[in-house]
Amino acid sequence: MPELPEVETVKKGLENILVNKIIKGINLSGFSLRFPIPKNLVSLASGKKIVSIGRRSKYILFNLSENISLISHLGMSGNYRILSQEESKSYKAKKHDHIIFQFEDFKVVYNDPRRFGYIFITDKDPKDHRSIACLGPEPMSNNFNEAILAKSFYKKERPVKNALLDQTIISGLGNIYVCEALFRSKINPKKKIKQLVYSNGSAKNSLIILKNEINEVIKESILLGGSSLKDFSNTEGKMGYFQNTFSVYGREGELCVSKDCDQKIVRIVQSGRSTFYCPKCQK
DNA sequence: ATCCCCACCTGGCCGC
DNA sequence: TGCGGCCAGGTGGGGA
Repeated sequence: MPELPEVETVKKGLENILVNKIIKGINLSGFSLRFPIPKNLVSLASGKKIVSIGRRSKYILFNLSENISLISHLGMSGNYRILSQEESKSYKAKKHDHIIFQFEDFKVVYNDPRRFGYIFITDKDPKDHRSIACLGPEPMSNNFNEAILAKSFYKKERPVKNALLDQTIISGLGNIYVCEALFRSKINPKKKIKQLVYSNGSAKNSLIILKNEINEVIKESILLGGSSLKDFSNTEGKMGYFQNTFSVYGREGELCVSKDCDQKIVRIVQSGRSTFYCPKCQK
C-alpha cells in the first residue's frame, strides 16, 4: 500500500478520532509482523492516553502519555480501521487482524495480510529511533530543496529511479510517486544522478524541476486521499482517488498522456522493481 | 563506501 | 475448476 500520501491519509484519520483517548487494552494475533511485536507493547501502552499522532516519512508516530511512543510502519499491506461503536460491540477478529486497540467504547484494528508492517515502542524521542534517525528530508518540508539533492547526487552513478527510492536521500517516496514524478519532470528513470548536477556541485535546472514535481505530485495525492490499489483504504475503509490520475504507473502498453506523443508506456525492471515511463518524453 | 539483490509474506490474477 | 507462475505500494541485511 503505502507511500507518504497514503500514510498521511491514515494518520489524519487516526488523529481525528484517537487524540485524547485512552488505550484500555490491546489484543494481539500472536503472529510476528516483519519483526516480532514488542513483548512490552501491551503492558506499556495499556492505560496510556494518546496525546498526539504524527507522521515521519512512511511512519505513523503515536505519542502517548508518560513519554511512550509507538512507531508504526504499514509495510506493503498494513492498514488501520476505526470501528464504529456499533461494529465494535460484536466485532470478531478477522484473518490478518494482528493488533486490536480497545478504547472506552470502540476499537481500532491493525490488519496486515503480508505482515511486512511493523511496530516499535520506545520511551525515548522517536526521532532518535534507528528507523527514523537515518531518514532523509521529505517532500514539502523546509529542508527538502535542490541543494540537498545536488549534494546527494554529486558525482554519483546510480540511476535516478533508484536514488529517489533511497529513503536516506529523500524519504516518503515509493515506486508509484517516483515513476510519476520522473514522468512529470521528463527525466528518464535510467539517467545517472550525476547528470542532474553541474561539475561545480550546483543543481541543474532539470533537478530543480524534479524537486518541484515531487512536491507537486505528493501534494496532489494527499488532497485526493492517496492512491488505492488492491487493498489500500483509509481508516473508514474508503478508497483514495489519486490512482485515477496516474500518467505512467501501471500503464504498460497504454498511450502516453502527453499531447502530441504517440508512444506507448514501457515497463522495465530496475533493482528488481518495475519502472514505468515514456521513452519519448523522458530523456 | 556504494549499490544491488534477496528475503520477508499472502493473495490475486493470468494462462494453461 | 485447479494449479503453477508471476506480480505487488517497503525495508534492511548481506555481499559484491
